Amino acid sequence: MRAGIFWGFCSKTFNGVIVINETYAKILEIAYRLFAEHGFDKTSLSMIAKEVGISKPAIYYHFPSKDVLIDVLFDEIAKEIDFSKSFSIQDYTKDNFEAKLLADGCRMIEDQRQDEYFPRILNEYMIRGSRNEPKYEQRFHAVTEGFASGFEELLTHGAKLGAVPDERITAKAHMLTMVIDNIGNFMMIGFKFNYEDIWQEAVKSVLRSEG
Amino acid sequence: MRAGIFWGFCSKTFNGVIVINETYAKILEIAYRLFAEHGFDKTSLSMIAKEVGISKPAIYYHFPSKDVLIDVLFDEIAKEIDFSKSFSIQDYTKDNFEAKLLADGCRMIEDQRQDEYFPRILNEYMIRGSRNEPKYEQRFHAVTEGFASGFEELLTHGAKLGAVPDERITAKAHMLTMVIDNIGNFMMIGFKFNYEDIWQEAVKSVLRSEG
DNA sequence: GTCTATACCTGGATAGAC
DNA sequence: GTCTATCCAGGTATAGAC
Repeated sequence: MRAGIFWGFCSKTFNGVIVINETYAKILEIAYRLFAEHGFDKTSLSMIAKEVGISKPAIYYHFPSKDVLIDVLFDEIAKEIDFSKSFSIQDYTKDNFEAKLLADGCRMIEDQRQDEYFPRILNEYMIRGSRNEPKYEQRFHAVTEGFASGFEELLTHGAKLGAVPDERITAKAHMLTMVIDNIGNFMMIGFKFNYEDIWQEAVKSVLRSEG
Repeated sequence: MRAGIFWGFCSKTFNGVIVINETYAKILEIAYRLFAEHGFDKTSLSMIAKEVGISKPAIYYHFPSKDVLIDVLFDEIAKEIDFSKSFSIQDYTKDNFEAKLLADGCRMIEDQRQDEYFPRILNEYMIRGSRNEPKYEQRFHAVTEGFASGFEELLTHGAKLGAVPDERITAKAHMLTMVIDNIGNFMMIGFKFNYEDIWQEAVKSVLRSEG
């Protein structure tokens, strides 16, 4: 569960005492869920205020505008997505490579199953980014690029170990990126595919040598 | 270009003469572009009316509501997406299997490159479908399911021909579906990947046998 | 920090003339 | 078939009291 991811951000230290701004965090928390459920446009500040248990104008004390709220939320979310959190390259050896790549992917799939809001809100930001809002486009690029280059690094590492055939590493890395990324989307729209099987297929395919 | 895809729908025959309802078609045409560019919510009927060159209430003569307009548009678009239009199974032989699968996918990628609006608006409908609007969810499922089962049929056919190893056909078909589907998304957000290479990698991987 | 009240705008949709 | 005029709901955001 990602239920408490916003608490860290809003804590500050006064005279050595950690003070947590509860309302600020709660707004982000509720907004996260409502934005994911209904989208940015169809989620009004009234809805957020209502669920937080405050009045609409009270939100404006914490955030100067709805756009800024959306913006701050993205910064928090983007921190959560990191290739190295799911795949730690240094733990991969020649012997465990296939099994570990499979297991790490499956764990990521399971994480996505646990939090249905995550791919939804990510998609909202993706759309925003793609509609000439360079601010989000850039950051979104960075996130996905992190996975693409992460897989490339991992496969290069695997090639050095002799666990991965040293051919077309970039294309293979990008294929893995597209598969793991789309699993979230397909879950979102409710497809009951066997995602672990699909991931296994993808993993095997990059480890098989040209035939 | 898909510039004329709405003309067929709105033509009717009177006394043997084909009459085309120009405004009706023009509204769909403009709406298609604006919805893709700005999303359903941020595209108002005023914007559409302005670009069509009529007043806002005039739209209501042709469509009872904005929702119905969105609805009708989907019916038109859904007709365009069909696995068999991109991959015609009967033309696949043992000898041409790999080359043809590669070529058909590349043609589809090229089509997507030509019409940037298509993946955008498709994404809009996907979101709609995933937000408890069972109407769209069902139809969207049908579209994607068509590709999944299409690839499965194609690979089964390939296995009979001896061009594809007869293992894990379903997982392989689903992997191809997810790769080809996500290429549109990645193009949408502006990634300059070498999609033909990625597709080639996916194709090769399903044709390689275990080991 | 949070409230009530309110300003201001823009959305979808309708009435009725032409 | 298309218009002008209008309605009303709901949005973001602000003023000012507490």
